[in-house]
Amino acid sequence: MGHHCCTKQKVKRGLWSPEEDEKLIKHITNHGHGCWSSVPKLAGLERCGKSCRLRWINYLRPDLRRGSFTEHEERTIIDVHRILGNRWAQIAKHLPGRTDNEVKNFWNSCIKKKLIAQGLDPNTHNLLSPHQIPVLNANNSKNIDSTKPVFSIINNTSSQTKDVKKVQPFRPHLNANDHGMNHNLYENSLTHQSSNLNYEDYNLVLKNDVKYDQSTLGFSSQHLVESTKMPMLLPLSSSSQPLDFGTAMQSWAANSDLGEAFEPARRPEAYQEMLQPTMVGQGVVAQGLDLRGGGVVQSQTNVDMGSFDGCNIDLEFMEAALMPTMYTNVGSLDQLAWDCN
DNA sequence: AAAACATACAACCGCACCCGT
DNA sequence: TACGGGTGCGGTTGTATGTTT
Repeated sequence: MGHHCCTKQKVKRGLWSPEEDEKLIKHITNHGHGCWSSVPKLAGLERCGKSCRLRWINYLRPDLRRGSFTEHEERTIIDVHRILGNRWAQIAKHLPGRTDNEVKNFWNSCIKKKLIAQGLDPNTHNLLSPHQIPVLNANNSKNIDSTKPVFSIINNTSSQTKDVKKVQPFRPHLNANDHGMNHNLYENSLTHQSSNLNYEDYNLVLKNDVKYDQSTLGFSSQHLVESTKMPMLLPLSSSSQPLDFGTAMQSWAANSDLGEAFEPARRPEAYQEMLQPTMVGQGVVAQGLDLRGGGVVQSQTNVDMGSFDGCNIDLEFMEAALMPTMYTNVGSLDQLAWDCN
């Protein structure tokens, strides 16, 4: 069955021969493609217009960049995919000379598997839940103590620790000093306070609860605070409505200049201030630096800490939102969002 | 050496959207 | 407004090639 546009004609399918390629190139070079449905006839091809278009766009176009993807391109794909999902055509626009088909194939054949092997859901870029994690090859697990949970939730009231995640550590393939940041690896346990958070709890979450283990190159929330831009660094909001944590995170991720590393060592006072949220009703006022402007935020975005209850806080989202700082090579997500609209 | 299996990628298919009639 | 042609896009399939057994 051919395409509806060419059912009337006898069309050839399957791989293109060099002769067919030559005919198509010659025709388009001399006359342009015009209306694709008329190309086969004019070019002397027994193909449908759709097939000609695809062949030209994906393979014959002179401005195509052939060859394997560079690490830089790979990072760009991951970055943009995180924001856009499977919008291959949009993603390909960020990679000059690459086609949507090429990007899609590369994703499916390579990147997807890498992310899964790293314990990340390739669709959401979040950590996979235990049942989603494939039986990882034994070779890869020798450095990993699978009996040790990577994540746990501490129930404040009972002080019991409930294991909720057991994932392979995420291992970004970047060099440690990419983008001027110290990209260590996720490996260490992240613990997170859950229900009945009060100010102290929240502070504890930020300051003390999560540990960074240099010896194992652990990557913890504390380190995230220091090396990237914690969701505390929210864009200024004119809204008096408290945002739920997820919304706040999204807002933060969409407005942060992710290409710039935060350096607490240079601004210790501001850094301290960043870690001092105050309560407003049920919300916590996010207070700290406006990294885009480089100044201390005077007004704040309310973060509804109620959404921490039952640990509905999306730690996965938080990590996903932070991830661009590891991979990013787009100037900012703002820019990206504009590019894609 | 050959069969089985895995991988990469080219190509196809169906759907949605746009635009002119 | 409805319809049909053209186009673009994302998912899926098919096939060539490489690797393992």
